[in-house]
Amino acid sequence: MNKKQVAEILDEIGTLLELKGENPFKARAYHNAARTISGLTKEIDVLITSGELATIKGIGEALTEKITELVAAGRLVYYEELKKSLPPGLVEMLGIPGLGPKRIKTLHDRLKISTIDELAAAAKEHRIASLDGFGEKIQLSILEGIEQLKKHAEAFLYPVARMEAEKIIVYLKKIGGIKRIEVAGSLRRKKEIIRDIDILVAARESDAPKIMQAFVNYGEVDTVLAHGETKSSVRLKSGIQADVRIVSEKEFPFALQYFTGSKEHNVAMRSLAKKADIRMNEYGLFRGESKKSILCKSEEEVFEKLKLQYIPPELRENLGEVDAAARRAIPQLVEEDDIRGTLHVHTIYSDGVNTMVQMSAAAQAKGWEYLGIADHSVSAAYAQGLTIDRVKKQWKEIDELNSIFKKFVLLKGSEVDILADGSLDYPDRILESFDYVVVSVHSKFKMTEKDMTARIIKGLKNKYATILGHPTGRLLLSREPYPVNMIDIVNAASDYGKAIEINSHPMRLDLDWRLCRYAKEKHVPIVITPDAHSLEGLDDIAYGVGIARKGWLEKKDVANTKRRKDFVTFLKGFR
DNA sequence: GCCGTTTTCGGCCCGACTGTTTTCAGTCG
Repeated sequence: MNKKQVAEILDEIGTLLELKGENPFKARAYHNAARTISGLTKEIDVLITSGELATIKGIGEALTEKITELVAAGRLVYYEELKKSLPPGLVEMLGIPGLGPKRIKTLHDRLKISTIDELAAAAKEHRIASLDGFGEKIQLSILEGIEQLKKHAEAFLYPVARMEAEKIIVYLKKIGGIKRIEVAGSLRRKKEIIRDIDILVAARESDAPKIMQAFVNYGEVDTVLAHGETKSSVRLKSGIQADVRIVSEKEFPFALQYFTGSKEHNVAMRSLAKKADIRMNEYGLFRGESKKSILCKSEEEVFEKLKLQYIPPELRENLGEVDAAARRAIPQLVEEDDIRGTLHVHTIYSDGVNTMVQMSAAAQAKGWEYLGIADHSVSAAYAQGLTIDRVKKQWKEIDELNSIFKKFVLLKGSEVDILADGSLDYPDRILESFDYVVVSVHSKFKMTEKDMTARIIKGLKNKYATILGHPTGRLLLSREPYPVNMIDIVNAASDYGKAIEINSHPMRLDLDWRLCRYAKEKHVPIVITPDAHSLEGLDDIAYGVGIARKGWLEKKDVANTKRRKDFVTFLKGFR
C-alpha cells in the first residue's frame, strides 16, 4: 500500500466520522493526517520502518498504529468497521451543495435515506420540508443540487477559469467605484484544476450595492446562488461558479491574503498569528483585544507584520511554507522571464500544424535563444511518426536553418515512444545523432503498475534518453494517469542522470507539482516544455512555469533557464 | 485524535450567508 492509498483511506475515515456525528476535531485530525501524508517525499513503508512516522507533526500514537496496520496488513479493521456502519450513499450526498454532515445525518436518522435516489424521491414527495431545521427552500435546493451534481460534477482547467475570471474583471471595471480588483483563490495559487473563481474588490461601502447588482446581472450568469452586500456567488453559463467579495480599500491587503487561501494555509497562518497574540481575519490583524487593525498597505506588509518572509501565492498549500517563511527560507521561485528556450515542440513533420521556420520565428520573438524540435517517432503512426529517412531529411533542414540563424539555434530532438517492452522506437545508431531525446509512453496504457514502472525505467535507462516526457500520461479531467510508481521513476531518473519535463500543456501539467520538490531533492534537472503543436502552444510554457513555482523550483532547478551555450553543454553531458 | 515556553487536560480559525428561526444552526470557504 502506498502513500496515496493511505492518505485516501485516512481522508475517508475523517469524512465517515463527520457523518456519524463524532467529535469534529477527531475527524479533522484524520483529514490533516491524510494531507500531511500525501505531501511527504519519502514512501510510507520507509517511514514506518525507520520510526520517523511517529515524529511527524499531526501523527500521534493512534494514527501511527493505524497506519502501520494499514501498510503491514493491507487493511485496517477500524476503517472496515466504520465503513460497514454507514451506507455509501451518504458520502456521495456531501457533494450536494447545502448538505453537510449534520443534515445528511438527520435525513438518514429520521427518514432512513441512504442514497441520492432516495433523497430525490423524498424531496419530490415533500417529506423533507417538514423536518426540524429543514424547510421548503432547503428541500428545493436539494433537488436542484442533485441536478447540478449530475450536470456540473466536472471541474475546469486553469486556462478556462482564468479566461472567465478576466472577462468578469473587465466587465466589473466598467461599473465605476472599483478601487482595486484582483483574482484570489485557487486561480491565484495556480492550481491545475479550478472549481470556482474568487474575485476580490476594494470599494467604498456606498458603492458596494451597485457593484454587486452589476455582478449578478452580468450577461454570462446562469444562476444567482447568493446575493449579499459584501459577498455574492453565481453559476456562470459555462458551469463554473464565481464569487465576488467587496471590502474597503484599507481591508484589501488582508482580504487578498485571506481569500487566496488555501484554507489549510490560512489555518496555519492564523494559528501562528495567535501565538503572537494576534487575531487575523479578512479585515485585518488585531493585537490582543484591540478592535483596531494593525495598518498594512499591501499583502507583503501583512506577512512582514507577522515576522514572515513573503510567501508567493503558488506556495500557499500548507506544505511547510509558513515554517519556511518564519525561517526566511522561502526560495526565489523561477519566473517566466528566466526561460531562455525550450524543448519538445512538434512541427508539420509529425502532428504539429506549423513549420520549423514558423516555430523558430515565434520562439525568437519570445526572446528565446534555442528551440528543440521533437516530432514523434516511427511507431506513433496516429501522429505521422517519422521514418528514419524523414528524420534525416529534418536534420538536413535544421542544419540549413542553423546556418542562417544568429544568436539562436534549433536543436535536433525527437519524442521517442517507449514501447511496451521498454525499448525505444529508433535504433541506437539513430538516437545517438540527436541533440536530445524525449522518451514517452503513448500506447498500451493498461499495464500493471509494476510493469509500467519497469517499462518506463527501462526506456529512461537507455544511454541516449535525455528527458522523460509527460511521466504519468494523464489528461486532466479526461484521462486518468496510467498506473506508475512515480517515486521509483524519479529515483531512476536520479540514478541514471536523466531529466524530467514539466509538460506545460494545460491538460497535462505533468510532472505534477507535488513531486517537483522530490525531484529537486534528488537533483533531477527539470525542463519546462510546451509540447507545442502550434505557435500558440508555445505560450503554454507560462502554465508550466506556474507548476514549477508550485513545486518550489528555483531558476537553478530548471535547465532551460540556462543561456544557449550552457544549455547545449548541458545536453552534451547526456552523451 | 493531536498537542504543549499556558504540557497530560482542555482547546482545536473565523466570519458571511441562508434558511430556519425570534436568537440560531448548518454550510461554505
